[in-house]
Amino acid sequence: MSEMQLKSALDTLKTTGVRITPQRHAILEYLIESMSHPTADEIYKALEGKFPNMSVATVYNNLRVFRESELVKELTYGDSASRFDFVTNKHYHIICEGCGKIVDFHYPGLDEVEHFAAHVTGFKINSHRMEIYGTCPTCSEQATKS
Amino acid sequence: MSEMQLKSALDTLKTTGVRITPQRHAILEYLIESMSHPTADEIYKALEGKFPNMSVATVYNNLRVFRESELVKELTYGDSASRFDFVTNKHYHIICEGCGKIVDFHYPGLDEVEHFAAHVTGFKINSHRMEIYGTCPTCSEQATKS
DNA sequence: AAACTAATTATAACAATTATAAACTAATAA
DNA sequence: TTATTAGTTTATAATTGTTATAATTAGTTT
Repeated sequence: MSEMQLKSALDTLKTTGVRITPQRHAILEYLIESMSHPTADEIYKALEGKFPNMSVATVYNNLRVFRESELVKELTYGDSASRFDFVTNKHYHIICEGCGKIVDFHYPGLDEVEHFAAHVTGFKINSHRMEIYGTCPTCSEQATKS
Repeated sequence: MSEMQLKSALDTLKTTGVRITPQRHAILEYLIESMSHPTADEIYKALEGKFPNMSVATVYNNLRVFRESELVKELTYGDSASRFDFVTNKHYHIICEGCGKIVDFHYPGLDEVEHFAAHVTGFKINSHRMEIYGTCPTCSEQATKS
């Protein structure tokens, strides 16, 4: 099924006239198959076996391309590096403050909050962002041990 | 009333054994009275009249101190600089993608989302963050004109 | 193949933030 | 009072994530 996701992502690129290079293919593949929310640097390191002289700029460039094609979302998490999330279906993130792990969870969109905000502020709404912070089971356990 | 906020903030610092320096006083005062969500640099520039040789590091240091005392919240907004929000009562932010303006709006806390997330992920919840992105009335107007 | 466009690379630049070390301040103790 | 100590500020250097630039390479179109 992840192959389907990759295929459909490549289709999206093709139809919008974006050239599919080996690097782009590999970055997309990694984003989908790793099932994680890697930073640009993690992607770079993960692929340096396959592409020994790929530049970091290539990773950043292509993540921007993917973001503009709405294939990935950029998550700015605190003061550290951005993380990139392959867009599948709508979901939110819960982030462990102990180890930084990000876990997806599904929840019906917060449309009523958007409407409320539009009403009281007069803004035209584009999107929203919501994240929950806490401690994952593993880190909770370690805390009780010590 | 903003004086009360300042007084209570200074009390919080005093009771936790944090020394109240003129710089800290001024930064807090600015955060409260400006009613905005300034970046570290904006604070720095706003106070360079009063403290001609204050260092940027001082601003950052003290914002960290305040954050650790839970007097301010750090808002990481996209790829640009962090903004700092004096914590009063619970509110959310709506951010204009045109001009970067941040407007507060009040909405009952999203407790049910937190509970749901805790249930499906097994995390212990600490907090959440929610922001809405859109276009403010001023920027909307300009867009229709052009 | 020639010409053109897009992508990659290597590297430099940049901006936000943090770390370091020296100088200074303020509170407390002798 | 002076000495001591810990905390703070300053100035500056270093770091980190990211973007810009220019040259090279690859791919596409005619």
